[in-house]
Amino acid sequence: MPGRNGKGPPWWHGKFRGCGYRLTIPRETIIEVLSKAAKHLSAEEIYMAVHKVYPAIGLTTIYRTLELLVQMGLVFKFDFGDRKARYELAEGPEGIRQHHHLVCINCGRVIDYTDFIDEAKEFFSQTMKALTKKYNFKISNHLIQFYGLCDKCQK
Amino acid sequence: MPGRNGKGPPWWHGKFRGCGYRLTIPRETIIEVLSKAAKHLSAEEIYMAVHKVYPAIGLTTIYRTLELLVQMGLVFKFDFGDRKARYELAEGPEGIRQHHHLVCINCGRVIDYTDFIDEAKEFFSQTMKALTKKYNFKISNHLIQFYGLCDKCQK
DNA sequence: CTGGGAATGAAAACCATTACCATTAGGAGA
DNA sequence: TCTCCTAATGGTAATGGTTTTCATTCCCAG
Repeated sequence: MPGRNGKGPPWWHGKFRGCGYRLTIPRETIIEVLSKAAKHLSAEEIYMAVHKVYPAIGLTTIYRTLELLVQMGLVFKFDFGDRKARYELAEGPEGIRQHHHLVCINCGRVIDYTDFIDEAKEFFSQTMKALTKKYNFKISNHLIQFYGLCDKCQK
Repeated sequence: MPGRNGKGPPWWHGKFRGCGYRLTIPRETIIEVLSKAAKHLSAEEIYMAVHKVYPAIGLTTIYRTLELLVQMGLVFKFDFGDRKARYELAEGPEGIRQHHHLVCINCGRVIDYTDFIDEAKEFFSQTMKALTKKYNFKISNHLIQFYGLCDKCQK
């Protein structure tokens, strides 16, 4: 399987080609950075990380590429309420990852939460089907966030 | 029951008093506007609506009051990805309303969705309990949004 | 190898939201 | 009812993440 360990073209090349997009160093580097970062990054953070490897990068390109990736469904864009968007790779070669967050309304800390009990998952998917049918709405993605007080902020 | 049909002080007065906040015309008017608007409004829209009734209102006060109301849990703040926040009254005299949205990623249309099948609701609440326990996170609110293509944008 | 259009980057523009600060007014106590 | 203190207000300027503009670069099909 190509792209899993540095041999062969990365797995996303096909997607780019398929959409008629060019493969460029900036784009490759941005995806690289996102795939290495375990968590959601701001545009600024991505810019700085890419800049270390490719100093010629411009912030504009970061935004443009991220928008493109979001459009393609390769990246998820989040808003945690601090006026700057966060980005996170949506999938790896193994497919889409669920992505839910607990956001502390006091300190802004964000806890990633990926496990859902199976029954909940099941009923959730039923709900999505019902919505799709009732509103004739083709769901491609969803967002779940819980707000409250984290461990440290409860006291 | 006071506040349901123009007789007696509105139901939210108690909440304000309890928190030590003053009751002012701007605040009353803003809540009034929110309660009349069936759907989520932007700060600008709220400003214009309030302005019709109370021309002296300033945009600053709109933002400050909305922040206060969100803090108090009376209002929910949403982000649909168009760079401006939307606000929606969280509850009436009858209590908290569930609030979920279907957001069209093409035209930006937002469909309100308030019904959840009971089983899903049940498992969802179980999930919240599990999260609360696992991360010692005191959940006070949650957000669910579905993204996809609406009726008209599928074609 | 080469031409043409996609992609890029620097700088300026955008614009929703916040900060600042002098002025106003709610409402508890007299 | 009247007063005073302080919370609340509103106009204006500032903020800062994101987008636009435009001249330049460079990917890649032919």
